[in-house]
Amino acid sequence: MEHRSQMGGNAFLLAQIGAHAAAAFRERVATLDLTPAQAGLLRMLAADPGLSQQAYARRLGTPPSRFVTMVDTLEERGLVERRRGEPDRRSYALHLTEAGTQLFRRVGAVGRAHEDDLCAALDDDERKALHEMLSRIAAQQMLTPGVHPGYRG
Amino acid sequence: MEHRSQMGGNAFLLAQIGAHAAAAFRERVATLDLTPAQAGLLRMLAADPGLSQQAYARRLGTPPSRFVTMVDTLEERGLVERRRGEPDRRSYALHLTEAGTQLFRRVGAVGRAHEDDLCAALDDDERKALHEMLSRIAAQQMLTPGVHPGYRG
DNA sequence: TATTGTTATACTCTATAACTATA
DNA sequence: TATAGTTATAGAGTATAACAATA
Repeated sequence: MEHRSQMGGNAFLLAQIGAHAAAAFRERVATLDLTPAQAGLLRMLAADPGLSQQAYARRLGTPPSRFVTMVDTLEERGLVERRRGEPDRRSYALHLTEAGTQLFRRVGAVGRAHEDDLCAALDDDERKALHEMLSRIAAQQMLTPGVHPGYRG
Repeated sequence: MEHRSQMGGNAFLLAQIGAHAAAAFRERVATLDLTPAQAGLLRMLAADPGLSQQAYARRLGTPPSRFVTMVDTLEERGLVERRRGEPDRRSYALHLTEAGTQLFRRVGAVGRAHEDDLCAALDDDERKALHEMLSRIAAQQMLTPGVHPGYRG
């Protein structure tokens, strides 16, 4: 009967540190005038461009109505481009503009700094060991790589 | 230049697993008709009873107006009792009732099941190693033990 | 006049559902 | 009639600020 199991268990620490990590990342990308959700969309567009809005919305788990306003904002800022679908003219294919590609590179730099700061208490071997354990937990808990609901806003 | 650093880094995994852990705990305590915030308050009252509402609200980081409605709900359910402050009759001292104490024990059982399920992919030594690393990260990032903003609702 | 607790109001965020245009 | 995208509306959750009682 360990008293600490209530408050200092791994589950609680993971939730606490996870919330902290998400909040810290939010502040960092805010310096680029982006929300975490917008940064995530830029990443998807960089990795897998040209799909329809609904395809991206499904991946992110956001309803279409919300996705539209996200794209609106990024399009107004000249980061994302809507191109009419070729055979099916109801849909739009989304692409990063040159400015969007450049901003995405800066998001990458922000992400690396974030990672490094969060793991400052661990040396290289420990970071690898942590990564291995977290990956196993994520796999066992059936979490999809690349998407987490903390990416909101 | 590791490609994976963007998506599968420790920071991202921690945020993803943390959000998952918080959501899973929310579902579990919902079986006791509690939100995570209410469960956290029961725990505070069990550990440190008799303080004023403002004292607890400050600890939880919630504004007083929100705290009042939380206490209202728990008081209506007979889990928490408000006693007029002794010298200063503006304040109320909060205490768990007998029913509140009993329900809090069930929260503890739920928490242990939650911990065990989340760590199912790790053996005992690994759980200890994980706990040690997470504790060091939390300390280095200056996180207060016992409070995380994911405890909302 | 300051402080504890309370109530009222306004604001943000999100999802549901109605709408339009193409098919 | 069905589907991609859009717009309008309503709901939940939250915080800010006004209020009442006691000090």
